[in-house]
Amino acid sequence: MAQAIRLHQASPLKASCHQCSLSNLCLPLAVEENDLDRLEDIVQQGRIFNRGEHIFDQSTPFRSCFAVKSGAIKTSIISENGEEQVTGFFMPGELVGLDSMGSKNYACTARALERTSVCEFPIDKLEELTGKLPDLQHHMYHLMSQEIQGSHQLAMLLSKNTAEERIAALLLSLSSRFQRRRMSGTNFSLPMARNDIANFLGLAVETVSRVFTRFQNQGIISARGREVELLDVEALQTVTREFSRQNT
Amino acid sequence: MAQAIRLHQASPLKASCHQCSLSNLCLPLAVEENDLDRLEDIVQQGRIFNRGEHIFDQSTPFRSCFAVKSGAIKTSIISENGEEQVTGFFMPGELVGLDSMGSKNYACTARALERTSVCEFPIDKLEELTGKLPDLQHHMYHLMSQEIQGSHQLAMLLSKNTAEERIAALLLSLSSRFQRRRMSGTNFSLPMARNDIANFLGLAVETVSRVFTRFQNQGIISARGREVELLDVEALQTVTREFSRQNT
DNA sequence: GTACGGTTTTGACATGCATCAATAACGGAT
DNA sequence: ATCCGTTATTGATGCATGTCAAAACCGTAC
Repeated sequence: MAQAIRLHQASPLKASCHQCSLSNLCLPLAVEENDLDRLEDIVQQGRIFNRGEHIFDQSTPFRSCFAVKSGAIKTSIISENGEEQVTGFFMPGELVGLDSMGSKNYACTARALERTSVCEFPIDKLEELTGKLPDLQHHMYHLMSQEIQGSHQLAMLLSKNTAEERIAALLLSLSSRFQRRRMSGTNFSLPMARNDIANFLGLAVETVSRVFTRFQNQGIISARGREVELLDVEALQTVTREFSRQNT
Repeated sequence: MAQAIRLHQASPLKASCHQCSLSNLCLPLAVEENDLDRLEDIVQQGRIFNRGEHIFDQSTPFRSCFAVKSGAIKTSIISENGEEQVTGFFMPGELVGLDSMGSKNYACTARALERTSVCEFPIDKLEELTGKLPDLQHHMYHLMSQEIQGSHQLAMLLSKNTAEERIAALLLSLSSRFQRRRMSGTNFSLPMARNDIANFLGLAVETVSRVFTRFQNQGIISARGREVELLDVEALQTVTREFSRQNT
């Protein structure tokens, strides 16, 4: 009874996972319809962040994970000497903060790349809930392991692939992530600056720029500023595999 | 009563976490003395693997995580084109397989670098147990997030640091991991070949070799084959920070 | 002890990308 | 619309590290 009432009187601060269009990507993905209320109970409808604003900062107390609702986020770590390394880009439906799970402080800094809204999952409540919902726990393990795998793939990209291969791989990754959200996988606008791409891929900005124009001259993509169109997806896929060819 | 009996009648196949010298590094670290039996109940005393033998293979069904008891393990991923990327080295007390948690198949291949013994944690039982022991669940989150962080650090190393800096960082990492086990942090034998180091750090074998001799000529280390002595730890730490200096 | 395959070291050379420098395009504020 | 700071592009040059090649070393098996 009480639950039924709460269901219809959702406070304005409470998110409604039931109605969220991202429920098939985000945490609700792993939660039974019946248990969805329990997830809604702990989630906090987050603030809106403007471009450049910090969602959280490295070395401050770790309190919450955040799901991107709209917009985009970049995470980065700063080494002792002040060097920044972009560690990831997060799009709607993706969970930010997993690299801090089980730690006292945030392991990285998260910044909004554009106007961005998020849902907030307080970590103590989330851990408690995953202890009760085995499927949710399993999903958390899955998400975290995927982040490990992604990071390993990045390491491989950085250590073995050329500038062209790295950029082709990033474009394809973004493409498939747009597609998951039922958006065009060939025509989208990059949420991040060339600088962020360069930093993420371990390249100089100038190199990123040069590769973009080279791809454009080859008719593989068409780009003006952040607007990108993938004209020849197959060619891009070939580029990422190019590396192997030479070694055969 | 039954528990007391079981305690003293440990089957030969069952590991004794109670008596393990690594219990302050491994999973028991996060488990109350009282609950240690429950961990022992699910752990399987693993096989011994000879150098080069596979503990598990990428893309085969994910069944267990493994804790290194003695010896050392390397994990690597193979891309579609057959390129190998070493993703990590695991020493006694460390847990292998976290990057596959929540997945159907192993995300990487694990090989013994030398004669190695392991403890095996079947994943279904481990997940069940972490649902019951919040501290253990928290610790699993912690371990996985640390693996994410480590991987991000590696990415940073690969994209921003010189060959010397990468190798200095690896030597220091190994040093501190030996020290945690109460072994000498300045005098140890590398468990892996130059080739593995090169692959892990995104370098050519020849470069690794050259840096080793350069360090040796500078009196920072002394190395003959896999035997290494760190003669000037401070100098090594300076090398890893060198990068920042120039940029100031 | 010797002989073999694999690993490590050393040298000479080539190259992809960083760096430096300058210009061009963009976007927000007035 | 205009201005100014930021971001992106384009060109010229240098260097760290990869690549190729060969020698030295090592452990292992016979």
